[in-house]
Amino acid sequence: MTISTNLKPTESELEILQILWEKGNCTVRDVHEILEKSKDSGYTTTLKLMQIMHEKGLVARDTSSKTHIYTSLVNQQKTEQHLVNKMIDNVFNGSAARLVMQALGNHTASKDEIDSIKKYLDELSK
Amino acid sequence: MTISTNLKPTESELEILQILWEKGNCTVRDVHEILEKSKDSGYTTTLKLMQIMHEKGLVARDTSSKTHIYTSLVNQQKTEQHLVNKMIDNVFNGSAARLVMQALGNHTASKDEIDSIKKYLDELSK
DNA sequence: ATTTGAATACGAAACAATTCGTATAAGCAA
DNA sequence: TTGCTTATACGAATTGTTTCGTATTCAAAT
Repeated sequence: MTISTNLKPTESELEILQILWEKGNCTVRDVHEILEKSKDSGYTTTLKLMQIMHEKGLVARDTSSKTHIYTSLVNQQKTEQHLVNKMIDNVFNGSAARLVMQALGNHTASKDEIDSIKKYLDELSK
Repeated sequence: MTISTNLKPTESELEILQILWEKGNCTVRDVHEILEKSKDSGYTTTLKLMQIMHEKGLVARDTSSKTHIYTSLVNQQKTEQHLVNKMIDNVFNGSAARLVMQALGNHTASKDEIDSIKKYLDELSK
């Protein structure tokens, strides 16, 4: 096992990371119960995924009791940033602005959201 | 072959679509010459990919002469929108605003970019 | 007509991601 | 202790993507 510099989790791995980011410490069953609300794969599938994530160094696990406890080892912020940057490069030819407009154009941000973005932009341009 | 409602092209397919979107009509060689600047796979790989994309209905091709001419069949705007929406849902828990801030936070948009986003937001909030 | 160069077709290997069946171990309750 | 339930381990099947080798076809030049 090598320490992960992997910021490109697979789709399934990302789903699991989301849960770990939100909940903190989880057993495989904890994760699986949330997962199965939105997809229908079996328990051992979730288990296997989390084992692989452990091999890759994406998560830590505490094996001191029979039921293992998993925690994310990768930083949420950094991972998100990496995914966004990749999308800006691959899909929007390097233009963050194009992505932003695309994001706001259809996904109908609320007025509050738009206001908070404006405030954010004012900060940025200082 | 079924008509494509596929808005989730693979990574390689997206690279090719980008080129087709920009250039319009292309031969396999046209596409391959651009691709090989940034990756090193062989000509027949590009050919095969474009053939598969044709089977999937992602591209049209004109086979009336020996050298086939390919064109994108999927809408750039819609594809981008789909990818962005997916990211908003999968990565940012449905918050477009979070994606936007993440996108602007690090990817250092220029002052011009920021201004044009502001203008865009003003339009939106009318 | 023959050769040559550039194109497509096709199958299959290589790789990666996901899924699950089955074996085995651990803890708990009777 | 014996059996039941719930874990993990592990291998392998399945599915999807990318890659390329080789065969074949076509057209233009000789």
